[in-house]
Amino acid sequence: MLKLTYFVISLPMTSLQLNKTYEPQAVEARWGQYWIDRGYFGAAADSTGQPYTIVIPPPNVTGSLHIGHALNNTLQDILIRWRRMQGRNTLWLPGTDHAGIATQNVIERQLLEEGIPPAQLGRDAFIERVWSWKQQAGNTILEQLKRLGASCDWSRLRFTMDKGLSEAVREAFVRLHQEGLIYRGDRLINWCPRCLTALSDIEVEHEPIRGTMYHISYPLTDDPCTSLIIATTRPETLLGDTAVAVHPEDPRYNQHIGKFIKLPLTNRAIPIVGDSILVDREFGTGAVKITPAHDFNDFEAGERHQLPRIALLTHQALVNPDTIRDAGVEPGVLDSIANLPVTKARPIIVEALKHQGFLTKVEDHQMVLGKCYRCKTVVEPFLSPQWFIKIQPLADPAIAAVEQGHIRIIPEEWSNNYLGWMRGIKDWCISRQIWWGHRIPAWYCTTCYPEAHKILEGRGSRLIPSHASPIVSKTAPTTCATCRQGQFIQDPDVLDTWFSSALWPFSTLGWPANTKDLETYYPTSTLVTGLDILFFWVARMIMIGLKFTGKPPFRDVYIHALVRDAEGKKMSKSKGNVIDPLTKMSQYGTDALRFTLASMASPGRDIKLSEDQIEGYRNFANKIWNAARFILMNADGPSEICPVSDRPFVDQWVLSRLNHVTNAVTGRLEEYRFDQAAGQLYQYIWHEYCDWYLELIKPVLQNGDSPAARSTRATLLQTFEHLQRLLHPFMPFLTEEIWQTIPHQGESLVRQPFPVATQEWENAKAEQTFTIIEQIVTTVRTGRALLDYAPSKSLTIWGTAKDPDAIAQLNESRHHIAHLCRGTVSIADQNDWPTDRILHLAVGSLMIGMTLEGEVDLNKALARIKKHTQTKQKEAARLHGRLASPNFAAKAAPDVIQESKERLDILTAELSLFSSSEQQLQKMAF
RNA sequence: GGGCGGAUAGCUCAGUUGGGAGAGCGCUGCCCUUACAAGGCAGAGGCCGCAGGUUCGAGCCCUGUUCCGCCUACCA
Repeated sequence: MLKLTYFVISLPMTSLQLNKTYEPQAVEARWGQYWIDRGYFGAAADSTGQPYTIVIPPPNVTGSLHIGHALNNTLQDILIRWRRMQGRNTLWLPGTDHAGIATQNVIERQLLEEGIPPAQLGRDAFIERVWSWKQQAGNTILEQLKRLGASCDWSRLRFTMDKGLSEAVREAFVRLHQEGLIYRGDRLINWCPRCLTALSDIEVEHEPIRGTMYHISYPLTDDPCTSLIIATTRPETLLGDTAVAVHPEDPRYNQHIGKFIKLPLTNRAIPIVGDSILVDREFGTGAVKITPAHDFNDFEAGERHQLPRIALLTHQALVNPDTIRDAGVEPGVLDSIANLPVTKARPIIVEALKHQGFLTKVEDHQMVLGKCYRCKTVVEPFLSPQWFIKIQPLADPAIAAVEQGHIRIIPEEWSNNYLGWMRGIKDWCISRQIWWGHRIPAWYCTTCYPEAHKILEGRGSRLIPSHASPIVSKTAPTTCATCRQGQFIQDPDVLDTWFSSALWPFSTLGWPANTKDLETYYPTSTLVTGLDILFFWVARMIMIGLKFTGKPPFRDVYIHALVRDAEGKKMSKSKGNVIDPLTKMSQYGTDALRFTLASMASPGRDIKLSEDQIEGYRNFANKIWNAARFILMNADGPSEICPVSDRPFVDQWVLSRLNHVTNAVTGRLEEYRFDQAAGQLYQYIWHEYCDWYLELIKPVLQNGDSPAARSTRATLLQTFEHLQRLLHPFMPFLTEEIWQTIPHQGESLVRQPFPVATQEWENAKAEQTFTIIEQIVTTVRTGRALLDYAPSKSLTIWGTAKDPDAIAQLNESRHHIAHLCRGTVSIADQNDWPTDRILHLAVGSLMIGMTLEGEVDLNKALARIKKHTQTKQKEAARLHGRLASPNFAAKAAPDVIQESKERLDILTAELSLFSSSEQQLQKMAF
């Protein structure tokens, strides 16, 4: 007994109506707040379902949403909404970053505009000022994220400087210090003379410039007639040279190792050393000056040879008269350059060298210059006491985690990038001489280190000698263990912003406390980020996460492309090439922008965004909108869900295809192929569902309450509801609006189950029959077009086939063909076809003819047919050649051979029909 | 200097293990066919950067090369 389940869907009473044109603003305003008010995005650690966690890459608290954020957060939202619908216990944790130097610069600029030098304001007042600015501007980006539809659990909003996270930072610092992984030392660091702070290696941008190479002669002390010629791009640093290096195996120079040379413009003699690491015999003259206080290589060479360091410049990159006097610089030279900026001192030194006959050659030289990533000022290597993290012990497990697959980087190509960087990693300079940030939890006893008194509040850490050993503690100490006194000054430096960011995946979940949240949601599932912060952030989260939790902070790292402008340049305000996502959202709708970004998120490739594309997807949204209107107009009637096998073939076909798309979308999302998932939806909804299904069922629906109409009405609503769920992660606002309007069960689409494929919807036969309809209809339409035969004019289609199954399929679909072709269909033996005014067309193994009424343009048709014939003949010839080749027969796979044969058969049949059409047309023409 | 990626239709790009060159936008023609003109139907347009190689067969694999982009780097 066949069990039939019948039930009638009734339309709900709804106040919602769909206007003729899709107006996104109204729709977005309605649902964005609705979702939040009802708490649909809230996560609870005790919920059922396998946890799925994403922590947001926290945007700068005072920032504004740019297109990169839009992409980044759209992708995260797609993942989270999808997983939420799948029934996972989802948490998307939102938050903002205090962004040390960036924010400090913003406030400093504001103050300068008001005519207040920041130094005059003082540290505490300055910080207060930043907090009040945060109060005022900090919500901007959060509101913008909400507008984008970001389904974060907004009740869990965190900030890198809030109480809990600040505590986590101090905890992490103290623990690392206890283990000897944080140290303070005199090192050469990248120094920005404008920001007056240290920068980490990756905060320095390199820019190629055309510089000058100066060749300078250094005479030997015991043989002034012999000189070593050294080449340098920074002649002024010669005043701080403490040795000259040559390669120990260089026969030109190695006899001089151990001798001394007289340093030009000074009264100093400096040694010649052999150093195979520093010196490349092939480059320049083969002799290198060593200036340990002003060059990173020289610093290391200085360590190897125990050379003194002479710092020539102040922290503002001015020539320091005190130190160069001590370095024995000739009084005349000294006076001429004292207190000058380094760039002004250089030509004076060059002139002096030239005057005294030391300058032997000047030539152009391509070189790179390091600049501050924030303010673009030329960075100076600067010798000062700073805090560092000893990175090697942290890097090794972080390398292993990726190598062993505990962390998956997607696309995989970036793994090598990551591993390469991690293997060559150097100690991380974490101290910054600014005010805004987490202040380093280290205190100096003013009794033990009277120098500490001299600290200029705020930016004076370089005045505290590196041998001073501070008390590192989560809270201010009360008594000095050495002298029993109780006067302390806290280290004025703050931590690199990325230090707190490195803790983000677990500090936001309550660490160091062992919370239920931490237990449930950590390690997080997926980190979605751009390549630009792979080293800044991702690598450090992995190192620090492994260190403190013993677990990798996330399972997958999905790295998306950078959004660039039409010329492929990085978008930036200064270049004026930004596409503002908020403007586009207002113009085309948030869903259109989201869908555009998802569609373009191909892996490994930068996105060049153009406005036309957004418009195209706006049209897609409008298409769906109008499909919804059509469905609502036609849903108003009796409908019955019956077993798939009992439904009309068009319903079987559309369900079979929907099944396929459902599988495909899910599969593509599993692989993070947002572009392909979006493409599947676009193609199916527009070009199968709307173009074919809705057109095919129009006559069926008009047929009142016939069984076919009832079933189709039910199928229509069923599939369309299914599609809204499938599309929801990509276009949340539009789908919610539509879903709320069509028959549905539940409060919101947000919490509906994500569709899964149904085996019984699979129907190969229906798909095959559809293909026949599609081909015939397209062929007849093409026939109409090439004859300039108006669509309104009627015609008769004649069809036959050798295969009885094909005839049966033709018969089954004749009404659909008649409807879509606007004509009548006759199935008859070819002998019974009329001989006059008939155009023969080929559709695979079917033979089709169309008879027309009235006048037609035959010449055009003849030309077109000739062209088609040529194309087909070419293809047939190629296939024929391939099949005739003995090598092909011997080596190609059997199915490939079979396919080629079948295709050639079809081509041959088509060609014969073409030739018959051509003859017919010629007959008609005369 | 090292590494990575790209070069396919006028534009922006897709092309999964090698077997009939695709999409969107733009363009041309026809059509307001009662969901949609932000639409429908049909169409034009491509030595897949260049040169070799492997293969019965290459947009796809290999080598070389040109141009563009990105990352990285201590060549004084």
